Amino acid sequence: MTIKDIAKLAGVSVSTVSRALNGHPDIKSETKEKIHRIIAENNFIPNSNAKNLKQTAGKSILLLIKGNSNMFFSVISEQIQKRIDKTGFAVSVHYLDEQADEAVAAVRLSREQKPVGIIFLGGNLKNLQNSFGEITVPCVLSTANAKELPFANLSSVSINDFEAGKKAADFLFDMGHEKIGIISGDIETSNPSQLRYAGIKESFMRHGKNVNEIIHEKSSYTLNSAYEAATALVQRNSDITAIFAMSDIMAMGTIRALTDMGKHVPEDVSVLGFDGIELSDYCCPRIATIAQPSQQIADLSVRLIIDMIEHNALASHVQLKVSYKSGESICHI
Amino acid sequence: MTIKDIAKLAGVSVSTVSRALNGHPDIKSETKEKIHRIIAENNFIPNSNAKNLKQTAGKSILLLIKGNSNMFFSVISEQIQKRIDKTGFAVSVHYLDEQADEAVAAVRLSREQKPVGIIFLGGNLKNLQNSFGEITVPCVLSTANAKELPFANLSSVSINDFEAGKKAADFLFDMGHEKIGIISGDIETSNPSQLRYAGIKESFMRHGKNVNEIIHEKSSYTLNSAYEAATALVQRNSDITAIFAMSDIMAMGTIRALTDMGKHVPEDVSVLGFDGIELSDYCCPRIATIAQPSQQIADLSVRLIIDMIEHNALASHVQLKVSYKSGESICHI
DNA sequence: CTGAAAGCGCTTACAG
DNA sequence: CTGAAAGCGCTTACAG
Repeated sequence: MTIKDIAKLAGVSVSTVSRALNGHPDIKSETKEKIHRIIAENNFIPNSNAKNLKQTAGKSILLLIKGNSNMFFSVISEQIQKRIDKTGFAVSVHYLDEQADEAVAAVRLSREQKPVGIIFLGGNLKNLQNSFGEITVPCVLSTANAKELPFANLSSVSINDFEAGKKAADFLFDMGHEKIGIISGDIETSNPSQLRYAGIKESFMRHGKNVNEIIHEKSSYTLNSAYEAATALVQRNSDITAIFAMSDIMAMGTIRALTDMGKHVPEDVSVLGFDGIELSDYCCPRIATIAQPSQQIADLSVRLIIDMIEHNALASHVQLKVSYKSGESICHI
Repeated sequence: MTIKDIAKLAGVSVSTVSRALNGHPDIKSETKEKIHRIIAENNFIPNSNAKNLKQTAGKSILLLIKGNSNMFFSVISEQIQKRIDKTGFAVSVHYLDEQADEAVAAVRLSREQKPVGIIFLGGNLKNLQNSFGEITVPCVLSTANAKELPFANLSSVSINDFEAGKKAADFLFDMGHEKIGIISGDIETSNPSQLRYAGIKESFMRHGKNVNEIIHEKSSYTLNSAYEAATALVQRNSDITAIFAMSDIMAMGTIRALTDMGKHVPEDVSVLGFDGIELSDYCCPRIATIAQPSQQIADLSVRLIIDMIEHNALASHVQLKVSYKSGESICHI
């Protein structure tokens, strides 16, 4: 069943069916209703390949999400979709692998779907650097800062990862901890991890510590990787009294590792997480964490892209503040 | 940049470029290499709208995943993709909302992408009942039993939810518990929840209990809904000694609720989960659970669909057994 | 092994 | 307000 069949059934031309389908203004409401009735009766769904192939400009905003099991992204993505819905634009959501090149994917989808804008939820600055150039529609990078990238159509919304890392370490020092361990992401490849680590260093320096002696273990952003990293870290440094993990998931793995080593959290070792996902509130103990303002990130991402699409607003780069969210995994020393 | 530009650059016709692109056999390897070189040099990516529109049959298997924050599905989906990769077919993954109609989505995608087969990860029998008829390629429903559905091209792989529910309750009775509470999914709308609950009833009957008095609270498959359900359940039945939650996520919410009410798990109340997701192993206490054989589900789903695609195998309906996975959230009374 | 031509199912000026 | 015709970027018989 194609638009042609519908046209025949309705006794009109395909052009008219197309008009009805796309809410074109100049069509008699009578005709329009009849066509819609026939479409409904036949459960007709237009072929989006043909539509996209021909259409010079679509009406939807692309949402590219990197990593489909990232709980922090799920929350933001949901919020972004709700907010876009309210603007009247359609949303087209695509999940990419953690390792995928989001810029290459964006170029392809851009040509195929002709979106009016793209929001990247998560993204690697290097990938964008390499391939973003071909994209001409307004875009927003959520969760990383694109200020240094030379693209006039790319805004960004992110937290200040340097300040956030510094805040985390400062907080643990303020609680009286001196022997602090860090479970970090891969500092070589992950931009936020790198910045947070730099912030941690800054805090250590200001507290009179030797930066080269920071107790630190690298981990991927998963439960079992963090579990192993924490185990190794504590085995080598049994006098540690606090650990900062760069995500709540890592913090959860860390707490389980500590528990398995006979250490009580927080009495023996305090644990501080990062992100502020819902899950951290259901752990035992509840995880104290540096919370990202996910609502604000979603809100601003949508606002920026709409401003660019509708009012030709210039690209801008917003950095948001994190906040400390208390929990049961931390105590004074 | 289109196939036409590539043709011009290579000094051949578009037909020849298309042949190179699709690994067609009758093309001089020299020509083929030249075309591929030019494609690579120009970062050319063919437009899949045009490809899908024209192509009479694609080469990929569609994987439709219902619910994008379902941790149990993530694991299976990953496995399915790996296994399909090995067969040489391509995979096209699509995430659907929990509330979306997967059958309608499948009909649309079927027409647009012309897949050789479809795997449904999660799905509602009613939706399939209503709209699956239009689909003609081999399909597998993973995670629910399609035996009663009248479709010759639809296989299914699922656990025996009735037996699983019975096993869960039996297990708690065997541990000496008499006052057992149930945190269930919505029995009206969720097929597995309904079957598991029927199994629980069977177990209660066999243990001489009055089935109408089963202590039972409905919940959605989320942390906070389970938290509330467990709180209500315990408030009304403070003498309860064990709770069976129909998912590990629900079990986690339940444990947190119990803890907040001053009950120790498992000393005061034992908690049994369901699914066997990785997360349950990182909770404190580790959650004892009825584990679904996710590897087997993935394995069989792919094997069944390949058999149907390549050897015209008839549809079959496999039911797998669950297994008990021990944890720290359960003890004898 | 290669090319010219038709056509997939839509949208979009253009004409009326 | 409506229709006829061109064309989006590919694939696929058909012919050579």
